[in-house]
Amino acid sequence: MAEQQGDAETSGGPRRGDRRPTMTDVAQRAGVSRALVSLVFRDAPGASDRTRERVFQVAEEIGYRPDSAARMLASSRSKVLGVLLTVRNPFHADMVESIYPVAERRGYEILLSAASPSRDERKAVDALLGHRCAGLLLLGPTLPSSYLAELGRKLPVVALGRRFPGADVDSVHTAEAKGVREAITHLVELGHRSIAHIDGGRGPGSAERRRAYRAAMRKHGLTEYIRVLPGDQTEESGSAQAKVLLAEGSRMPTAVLAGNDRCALGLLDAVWREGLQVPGDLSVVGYDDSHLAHLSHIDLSTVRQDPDRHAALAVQCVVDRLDGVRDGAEEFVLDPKLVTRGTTGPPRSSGIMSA
Amino acid sequence: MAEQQGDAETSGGPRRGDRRPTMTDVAQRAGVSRALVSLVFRDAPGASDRTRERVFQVAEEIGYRPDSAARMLASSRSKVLGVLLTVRNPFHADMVESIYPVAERRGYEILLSAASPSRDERKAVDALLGHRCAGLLLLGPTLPSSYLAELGRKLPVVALGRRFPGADVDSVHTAEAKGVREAITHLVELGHRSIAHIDGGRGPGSAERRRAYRAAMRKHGLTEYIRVLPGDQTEESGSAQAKVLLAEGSRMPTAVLAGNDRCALGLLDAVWREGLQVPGDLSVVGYDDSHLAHLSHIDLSTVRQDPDRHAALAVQCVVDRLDGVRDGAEEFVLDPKLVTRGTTGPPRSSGIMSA
DNA sequence: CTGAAAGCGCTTACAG
DNA sequence: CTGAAAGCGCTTACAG
Repeated sequence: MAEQQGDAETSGGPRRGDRRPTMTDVAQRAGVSRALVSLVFRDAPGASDRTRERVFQVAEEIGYRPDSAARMLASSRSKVLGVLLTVRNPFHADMVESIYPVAERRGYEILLSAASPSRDERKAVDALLGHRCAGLLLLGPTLPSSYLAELGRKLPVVALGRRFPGADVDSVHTAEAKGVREAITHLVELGHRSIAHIDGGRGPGSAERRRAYRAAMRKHGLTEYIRVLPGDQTEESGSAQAKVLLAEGSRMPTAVLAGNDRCALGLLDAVWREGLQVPGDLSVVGYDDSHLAHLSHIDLSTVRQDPDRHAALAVQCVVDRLDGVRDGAEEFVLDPKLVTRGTTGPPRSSGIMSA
Repeated sequence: MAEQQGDAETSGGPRRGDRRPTMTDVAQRAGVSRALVSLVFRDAPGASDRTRERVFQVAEEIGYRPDSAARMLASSRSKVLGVLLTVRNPFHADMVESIYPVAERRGYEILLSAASPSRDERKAVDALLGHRCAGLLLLGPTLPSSYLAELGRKLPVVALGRRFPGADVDSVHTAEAKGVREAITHLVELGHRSIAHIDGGRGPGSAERRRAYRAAMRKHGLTEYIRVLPGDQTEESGSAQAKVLLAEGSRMPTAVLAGNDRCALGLLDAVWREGLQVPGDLSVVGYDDSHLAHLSHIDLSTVRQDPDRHAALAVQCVVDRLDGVRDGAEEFVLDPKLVTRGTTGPPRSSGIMSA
């Protein structure tokens, strides 16, 4: 994966301003046929190791790089996977980082298309389709499932972080209920009883987390403490709810399960800023374990959704579909894992003392 | 920009599983020639408004979308701009959001390629080149300038947020010195004298900001207070330096100019967490004004680099080059703007009282 | 391994 | 506006 980052000097290099070299140039210079060069670059059998090496060497010399456009056009199968992401979502960033190496190992290129407040997901998907993606990885899509179903009929599609029971598309997500259950149990064992949940609204996994929160609270006999605060998986909703909670003084919950890490971060910032101690005055649990949660100064207890495993499964998922290995839609459910860090501890008011 | 997000029902739609419709399909069904369809989709003159409409309508009906690969291959000019970004950088996210609409208005598509710890910038650029991008927008690249120069010889390249004096490529960045000067002046006017700077290391703009910090401090007669702490434009470096500063107790600076917003956020979190008041105990200024700085609970005073203007200039820059309007490399310097929010105020120890 | 050929879905220029 | 044709840089199958 690591590339030569340092060597500034490039030996000669391609002639300036010229047309970019084609397969024909490589073939001529290497003294082989075009078909052979094609074969070498597709990593297909039929060339000796010596020849293979020479072809690569010549290609390097003249700066040849296969033209994706021509490749796509010529081959019925496009070896390109499209990824839809929300550009501001740190967990999506983690996912993208994980997807690249996996896809490469499977011989696929990745095309990224970002959704944002001013560019909706449909538009982002359209761009991907225009570029002939063979399959689509949708990160936490909020698209209507009828649209997804329609997409799924055109090409292999896998949704990450969200299930689409109706639409016949694959999905990879974690067992939300399990993650939430572990988080609540962890807090209860620390001595918390008043545990609130900031809801993720229409965000991926939110409905499941909300349900699981209620169920877990009931299971622990804490029905009377059930409290779901509105939110939407953004920092803003975390800080907004912090204001609500802070205004309650001593009646404030002693712990909060946030809808995701972003929400937890907003909550933490607002709470820290008011001079409260975490976890002394308030314990906070996130969801995702995005790279921000690891940061030493955040040190967020959270439910880990492993991006590497998500990526590996999702890529395999669409590749298998493309290879015709599998047919019906499948749901891959990954085990989440509670990661306890510095934002959870016994409540100050409890009999349990921290070590 | 806003699309139909709600309407789930799609009227009939393309036949399931079939090959995707081509220009020929549209031409047949609309009863016109292929050439005419091509012309309509390229928005070229030569078709009546009525025909234009019918073509679009038929295209919509059968779900036709021009094939980018074929388009690129056929036309010498590929209407695609490649964007290199670092996927974890929130300011890059802002930039990407701004780039999409501008590019679209100019008739260009955007291809995103992400660099990350495990995928270096060269690799990300290579992917872009393989997809035949007509021009490249590099967000805060840390590539060696010799490599950039080489790239610049192959296609129009513009670097955002960083100058490359040696390499003959365009750049768009802010007048770092001016931004830093304004920030320091603001702090001095509030009564601060001991103002430290957390350096951005090799990051874009860092060298300029460091120099400007030193100059501004000298200008205000605060030479003895000059203090540059090592860093690298990440949250981690902000929180790491917070630890260093917090250990100094009363000898701690009263204000810090962070290398960028991410660094400022790390610093803020660490400082809040220790129960210190911002700005009472410490004033903090960031750099970038990324979307995170706006968040109500962060409310960071920072030097704004307008992403919309960066995007507009950068896109125009490469488009002009592609159109042959301009030739030599140019440097576009934007005016930064200090945005004072809640993280700056008079130091507690000063005679000046806050209102 | 070579060599010749067809084709992917467009753009482009041209005669009508 | 139409219609026929060449070409973009590859892949793919085939005879040798």
